[in-house]
Amino acid sequence: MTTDMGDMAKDKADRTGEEKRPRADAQRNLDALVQAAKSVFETSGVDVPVREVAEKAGVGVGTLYRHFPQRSDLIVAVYRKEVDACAAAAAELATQSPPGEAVERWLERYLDFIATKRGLAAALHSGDKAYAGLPDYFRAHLEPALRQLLDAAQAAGAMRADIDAYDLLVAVANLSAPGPHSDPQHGRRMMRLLLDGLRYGSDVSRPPPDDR
Amino acid sequence: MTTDMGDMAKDKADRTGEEKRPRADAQRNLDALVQAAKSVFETSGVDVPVREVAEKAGVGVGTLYRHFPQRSDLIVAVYRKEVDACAAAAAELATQSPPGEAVERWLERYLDFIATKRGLAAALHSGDKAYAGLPDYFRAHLEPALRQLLDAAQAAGAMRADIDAYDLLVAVANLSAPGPHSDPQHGRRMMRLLLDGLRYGSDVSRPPPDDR
DNA sequence: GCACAAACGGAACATCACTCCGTTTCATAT
DNA sequence: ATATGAAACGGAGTGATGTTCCGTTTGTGC
Repeated sequence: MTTDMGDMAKDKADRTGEEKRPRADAQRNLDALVQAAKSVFETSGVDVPVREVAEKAGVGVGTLYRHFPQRSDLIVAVYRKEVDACAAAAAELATQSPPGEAVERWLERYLDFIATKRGLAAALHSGDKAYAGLPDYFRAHLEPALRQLLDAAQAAGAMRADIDAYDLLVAVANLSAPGPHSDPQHGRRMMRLLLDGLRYGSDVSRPPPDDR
Repeated sequence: MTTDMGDMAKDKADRTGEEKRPRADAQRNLDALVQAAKSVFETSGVDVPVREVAEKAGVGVGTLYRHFPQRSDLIVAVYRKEVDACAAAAAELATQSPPGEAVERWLERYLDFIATKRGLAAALHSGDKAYAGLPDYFRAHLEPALRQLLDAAQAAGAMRADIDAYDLLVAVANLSAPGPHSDPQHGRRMMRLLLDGLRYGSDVSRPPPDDR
């Protein structure tokens, strides 16, 4: 790519150590499968028959299994794609909102991600080895995304400086876990509470009292 | 029906509105199934084939389905039985340990329960209607159990008085949720931390700093 | 003992994850 | 343009698992 070629026409991405460019149809089908899986998982849960995913993507099950040898591979692919999207949203928000607001908006976005991933989270903690790498992926992508926003907010004086990005991610994820009550707004309220405590004006030596 | 009948020998539990006593073999098989399910779920997860449960219980699958028409019914039965056992442990601990210690011991017991129920928790939050009643069952049985211990501890001056039993249950359950790190001792450490803050002598206005 | 309702067990059926392989399509050299 | 081989495709087939059905066995009350 971009490198001239004449004779390097077949060189593709060899130099970079990447795999050869996949065939166009293969790439198209792979994208269609992930897209279809995301859509179907959202409406019918991750336990939906793979045939439905294949059908929605307009491919045969053989093709599906070629790209995703295990059902879990498909789930992982969708999860990673959504993590990527969530992380990417941070960069965009950083250019659209003032620093302090960007953090809050992104956390709402992140909360939505967590909420819709409840079904995946179930699979995730099922002990299946296939998902062992996801937590690292989660952290590797989302922590820098949030840190970037936090840094900007802190530099702008809009937010306390003693906040660890990863702690905040975990805290929000845990807070949004619906305990034995089923209020869908609970997570949001808890997070707002947390945010109130993070704003610069508040007493940094003491977490906000809970509102019980 | 159920009306008199010579002697009351067969009256059994009619008076209380309960169903007739089931046949002895039916009761035995039902117990065996729950016992087998508990055992098999612990070693192989809740997605284990029902045949295995039936086999371990020494009954046919037909019998299993007679007692538990849905797979979820079996899961629910195991869950409720364990909630009962956990709640019952409170009464026993209350007689065996001094009040303050009883609370701590019971919370450890409760934490074990939560930890082993991770697989169930996954199913629980899967949106399946079959589990809708479990949270209420959870609260109805465990909150009084803990409250009893807390009351005793507070009366003995061993613990702060401003603790809501249900909040504590939920907090411990959430704390023990393994975030994207997989340290099995994490939950216990977090709970210990929480307990330190609950003891009477500590500074009630500020939770203990986390030990990261 | 006897009768019969209740419970049992496992073969049979339905569904789904996953495999296999003959057919089709793409990318490249000529 | 066309030929050619590697790669990808699709869907019938296979095995495993959930669920039902029904002939057989067993417990209970007389």
